[in-house]
Amino acid sequence: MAVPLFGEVNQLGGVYVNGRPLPNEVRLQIVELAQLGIRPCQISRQLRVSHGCVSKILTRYYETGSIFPGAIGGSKPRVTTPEVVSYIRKLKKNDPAIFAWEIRERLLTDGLCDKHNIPSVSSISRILRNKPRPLAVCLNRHFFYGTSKTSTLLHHPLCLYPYSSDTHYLASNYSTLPTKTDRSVEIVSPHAMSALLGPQLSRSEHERNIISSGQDSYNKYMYFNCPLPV
DNA sequence: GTCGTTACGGTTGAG
DNA sequence: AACTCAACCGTAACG
Repeated sequence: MAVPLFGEVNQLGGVYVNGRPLPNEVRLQIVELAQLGIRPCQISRQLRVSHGCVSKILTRYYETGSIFPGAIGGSKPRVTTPEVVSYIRKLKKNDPAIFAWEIRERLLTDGLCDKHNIPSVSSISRILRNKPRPLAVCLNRHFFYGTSKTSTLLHHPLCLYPYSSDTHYLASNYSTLPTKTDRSVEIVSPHAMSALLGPQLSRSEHERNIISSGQDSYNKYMYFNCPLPV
């Protein structure tokens, strides 16, 4: 079982880090014990996790099917979704003289946005000013550096996330599908992801390509050597 | 004794 | 580059 390298001790003698999610291993244990029919109060005592926390994790699991914590930090979901951004660029390409406020009106009349999610004129201007970013950069690269900045990134076994601009990819030891509520991850369709990454490797192929492994205070990671897609 | 709920002090990260 | 602030965290305590 993963033991945090730092933290405080709760009334039950368990170690926790204030403000940070419990380790994924502990979250998984809570769910597994519950599935064996162990009562939440006993899980709480056995794993030395407060019953409020056990209750919350199990409730979340029953509602969403995920053992993972929610996305911490960041801002509200962007109104400038990839679809909206590409539409803005398309309008500008077709009519280079078009004004940002005209684009804004087109987004409404063409049905891409409504009054609740329409980007501001300044947002549209910024989009037109900025270069298009490669998809990979939108993914949360902080995952690799922080001591515990892991909670906002979810993983799918078939998805390897490009790391910076070098040739390394990473897969975590726990996997789940990214959800629409996970604001730190660009939602990518399987088709788009395979187009981005090229052919997926099998698990054993990945294992042969492990170049290093690491861990922070909670989780273990494995770094894979894969060719970058072009 | 059990467990749902919430105030609290804390961390995080996109904008 | 530093800052903001709304999202989330687990604990402790209440009922």
